[in-house]
Amino acid sequence: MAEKDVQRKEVLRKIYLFSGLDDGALNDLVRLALKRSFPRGATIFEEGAPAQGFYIILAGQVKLVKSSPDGKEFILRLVGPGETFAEAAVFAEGPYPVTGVALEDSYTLFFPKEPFLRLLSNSPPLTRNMLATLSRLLFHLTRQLEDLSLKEVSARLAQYILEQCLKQHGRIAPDLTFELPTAKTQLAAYLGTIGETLSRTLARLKASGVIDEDKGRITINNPAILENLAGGSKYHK
Amino acid sequence: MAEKDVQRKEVLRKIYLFSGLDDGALNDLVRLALKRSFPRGATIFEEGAPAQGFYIILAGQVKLVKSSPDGKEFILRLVGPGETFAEAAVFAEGPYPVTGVALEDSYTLFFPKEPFLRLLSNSPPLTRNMLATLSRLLFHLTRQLEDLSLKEVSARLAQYILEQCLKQHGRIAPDLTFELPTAKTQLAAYLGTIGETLSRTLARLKASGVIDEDKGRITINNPAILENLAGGSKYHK
DNA sequence: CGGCCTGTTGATGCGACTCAATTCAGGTGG
DNA sequence: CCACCTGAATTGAGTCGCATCAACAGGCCG
Repeated sequence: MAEKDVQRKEVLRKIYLFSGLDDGALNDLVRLALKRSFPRGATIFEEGAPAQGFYIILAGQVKLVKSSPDGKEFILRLVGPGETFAEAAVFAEGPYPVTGVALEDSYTLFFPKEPFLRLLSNSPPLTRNMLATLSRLLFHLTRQLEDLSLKEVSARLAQYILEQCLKQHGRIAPDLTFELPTAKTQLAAYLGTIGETLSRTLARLKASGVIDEDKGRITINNPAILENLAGGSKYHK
Repeated sequence: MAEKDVQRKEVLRKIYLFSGLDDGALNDLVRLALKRSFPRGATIFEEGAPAQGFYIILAGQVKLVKSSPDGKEFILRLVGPGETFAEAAVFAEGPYPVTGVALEDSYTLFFPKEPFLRLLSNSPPLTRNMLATLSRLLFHLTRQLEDLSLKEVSARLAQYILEQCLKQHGRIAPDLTFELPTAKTQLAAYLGTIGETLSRTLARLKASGVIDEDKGRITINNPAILENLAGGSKYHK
């Protein structure tokens, strides 16, 4: 086996979808994977195009978006290194339901649909992982729906800040600081709003002293108030 | 095998999740299933409670809701006879992410988690069906997210009307008529709005002559305009 | 240096929620 | 059989959140 394939196998081993797989299965996966690279701004697949497989991000960042006729867009997921996307497209016949766009120069592995399905039918552990992955996605979308319909922008932003802090530091505490993983306009689309509103909402959080922010670097001053805000409901009483 | 079980097997055979299964697998499923009935208004499971299994509706109607602290609620799915719900709860560890409430007196079959998982690992066809079911759910939630973030209430309502017409008549054409499957307040929560707004929006559709409506019975007069409306985007240019 | 993209800030308008009053249907009890 | 109650649906007036439009500042690159 080529040196490169051995490396690639180690990469796959760390990915949730492939965790706990034996060497044989990983080798099969490595043989299946096609390397695909995309420059910043490139469209990886278009909503409505026939679904041919799914991807793993090795490096870079990808957004999955729905866009409306008048140019507004909503970001369903922001996907980073080690994460998979378009998994569900493998099982539902029909086209991709969203568009995938590289936000940075991105390097991915692509798994074509049919061979992957064959592999899946021979690997119960991989199947279990896939079921768990889809369930997590459902959970995530459920949360987004809840937030979008029941919470206002400030609550969604507060929640996002807490989530990012947790993701990057493993905990939430005063004076922790982190970088926003994406441009503010993209973040706005992810939160279901637009740049101007995000800017204002962020400014209000800063003015109230709950957080500090400078060029995309956030510092949490008062986690308690943030958590209170995040739970807050729309059109409060 | 008891007469009742034979009947129940025939019921299961018609359900998407169990389609294409052989007799043995269906027998196993029948042995697993527990009959559970709920009066109108009863809570079937609560968000946050440990997930113990999933359900099939034999008769009645169930809503899956997220509710906010101040009492507003958002309906993620309205589930009717022959449909399954809480499937994903079987794979993601952790509690139910939503609350299930019977909107009418409802009769269900309940499949407990662990035994079903064992059965699943011995039935590749059932596994494939489950993957497809979860993918469809993902697709559905994706659509809801898109609508909620990019479309206004009138567009969501127009789309819902077209969907219901298609579901009940198999086609969309002028002068087709159908019953709303649920009370208007519930429909409003499903569309991500409230009763008053739904009432007004419906009134405007009636006034413009696109549809007629009387006590929950809808008549479509002009499908073309409805479809145009349904595609329309929020805050139109 | 001049364009371009991203982000910020202000003024304005529209959609949708809130609150409140009214009507109507269905179910209950005297 | 009718008075009563409760919950659902409708309608009006008022407010609020957020999108739109527009102007402008800063950073990056050709």
